[in-house]
Amino acid sequence: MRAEDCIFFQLGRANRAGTRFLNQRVADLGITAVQAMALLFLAEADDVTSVHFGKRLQLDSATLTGLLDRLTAAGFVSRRADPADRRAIRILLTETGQAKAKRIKSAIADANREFLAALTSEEGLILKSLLKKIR
Amino acid sequence: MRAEDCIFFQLGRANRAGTRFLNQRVADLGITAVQAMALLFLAEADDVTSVHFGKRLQLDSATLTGLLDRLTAAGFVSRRADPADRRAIRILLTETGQAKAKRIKSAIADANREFLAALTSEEGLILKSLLKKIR
DNA sequence: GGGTAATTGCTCGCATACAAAATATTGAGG
DNA sequence: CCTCAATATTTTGTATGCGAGCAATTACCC
Repeated sequence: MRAEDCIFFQLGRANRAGTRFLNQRVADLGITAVQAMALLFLAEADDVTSVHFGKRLQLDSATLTGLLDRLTAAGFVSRRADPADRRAIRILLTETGQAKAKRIKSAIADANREFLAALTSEEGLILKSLLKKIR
Repeated sequence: MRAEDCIFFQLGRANRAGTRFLNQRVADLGITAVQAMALLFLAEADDVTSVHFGKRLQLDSATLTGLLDRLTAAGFVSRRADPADRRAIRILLTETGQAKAKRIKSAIADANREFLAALTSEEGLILKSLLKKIR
């Protein structure tokens, strides 16, 4: 089997290309691609537990700690104690974060369109459904 | 646009799932998923310049330095001076690396098959061709 | 030939990403 | 009430991944 035909290599290469692309598009907003995705999630579902957040983003809890640290330091997010479970934290967008999320939303929508410009809209849907199957 | 429908998120999630899967499969060989891919490449095309290697793997030169450091320290790879260009280095598999590459080859082939088990073989080909289009 | 631009590989700094261990808290069973 | 396994988060250590900047070398142009 040739390395170029390996699904792991192809996924990695496509993901790096996508991350580079999105990073450029949100750089002027002062955030990274991963941070943009995280804020997009929070714009949809605010005040979630860290566990829920991690499951949705499919990120390790250790990775999440660092990500939340950076988003908190930037003033976009705040950690709040969960009144029902003192082990847990709840994650909220600050006002700054909410304003930023709006601009991120349109930036991501634009980036999506342009990144998939090489595909027909039908191919784009097929790609997304296949990616969903193997996650 | 919902975050789950964002191509960047889907690529990242699928890539993380693939990396986790392959990491588990090659852990008993004492290497990581990325290192396995790198050795698979070298098993096909040995004695290449660092630039050529990086272009094939689609990796930054800074990333490559660290990767080669670890593979060299593990005894799988050696750096050699290029006689024609004193700026360049050539990368070679050691004997240990060649033996390891054989076992990696079959491990990766197995992992490929199993990771794509949720798809039909036709769907697998479609996925690979679409991923190639957007890289 | 000489000067300048481009290339190569490196280091540094930062941001993911995860395994394993540490810490704190919860909840179920005795 | 007490114990203990399970859960939630953080810490620690290692491995990618890239941008920026560097020194050495090479290529190119006049």
